[in-house]
Amino acid sequence: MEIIEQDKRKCPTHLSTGECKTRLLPVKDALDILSGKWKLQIILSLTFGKKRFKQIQREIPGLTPKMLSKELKDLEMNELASRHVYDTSPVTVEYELTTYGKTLKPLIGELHKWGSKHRKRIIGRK
Amino acid sequence: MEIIEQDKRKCPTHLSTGECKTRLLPVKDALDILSGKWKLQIILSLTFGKKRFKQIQREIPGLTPKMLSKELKDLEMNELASRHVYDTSPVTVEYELTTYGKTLKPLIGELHKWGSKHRKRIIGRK
DNA sequence: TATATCGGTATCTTTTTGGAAAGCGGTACC
DNA sequence: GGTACCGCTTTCCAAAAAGATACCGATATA
Repeated sequence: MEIIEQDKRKCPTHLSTGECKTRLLPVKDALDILSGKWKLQIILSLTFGKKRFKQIQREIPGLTPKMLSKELKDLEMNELASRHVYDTSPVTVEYELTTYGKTLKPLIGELHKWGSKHRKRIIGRK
Repeated sequence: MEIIEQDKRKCPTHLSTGECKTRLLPVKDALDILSGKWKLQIILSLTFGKKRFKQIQREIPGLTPKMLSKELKDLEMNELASRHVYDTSPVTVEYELTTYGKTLKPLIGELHKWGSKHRKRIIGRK
């Protein structure tokens, strides 16, 4: 999921390498951040404020600690969420969206708009 | 990949079922249409005009007929692309984005905008 | 007759992704 | 001493996505 890895993606031959990089890769970057089984729900959960690890897990049924841990690390690596450890007992760990992470909101909003129309169109057609 | 299947997705408990449906599912619908290894490249290829099957395949190195066939069917099912068969020999089959399919462009544009900034941010930080 | 093209399909294998279960160090509570 | 909670990690496994390869009927070309 690292951005460097993604540079290995091949480009269509009808696009010059440079064109492909600038046209395709950024879109894939954005998609990678949002797609996957849990990412969206975790981000959505964090838009309602700081959350502790177990708290997120409880809010999202079926989410295992392994997956949550992995997704939160992804979010951290991409500077979209931050992790704060408090020296209590038992230890308290809080996650929250960074200011930067909140810039995802309008993007998700656009996906939502398109997706809603699509949903109506496809469901309405049967 | 069918929209009906997606209704089986579970909702976070802190959202009522209705809220979850209207908040989350449409976003997932949009993401499903764009994510995957080849979708974006195929859509991009079609934004340059009608294309024949083999033509698309040649433009996108590594793309097997099985995957191309599957993705084109997906696009058709979602009314994003149309398929035209011409009675020539050998048979000619052309695919093109529908008018509706072209509504994806601004959405992809938004993903591109966010992704470009992200790319600069993450690459620039090393 | 042999070979190639088009638009695929069918079968099998590999890779990627996600899930289930257990466990760990630290603390707290009974 | 036993059990429970927090925030994870580890290991092993199943399901899903994608790749490799071969093949098909119809037609054209050498």
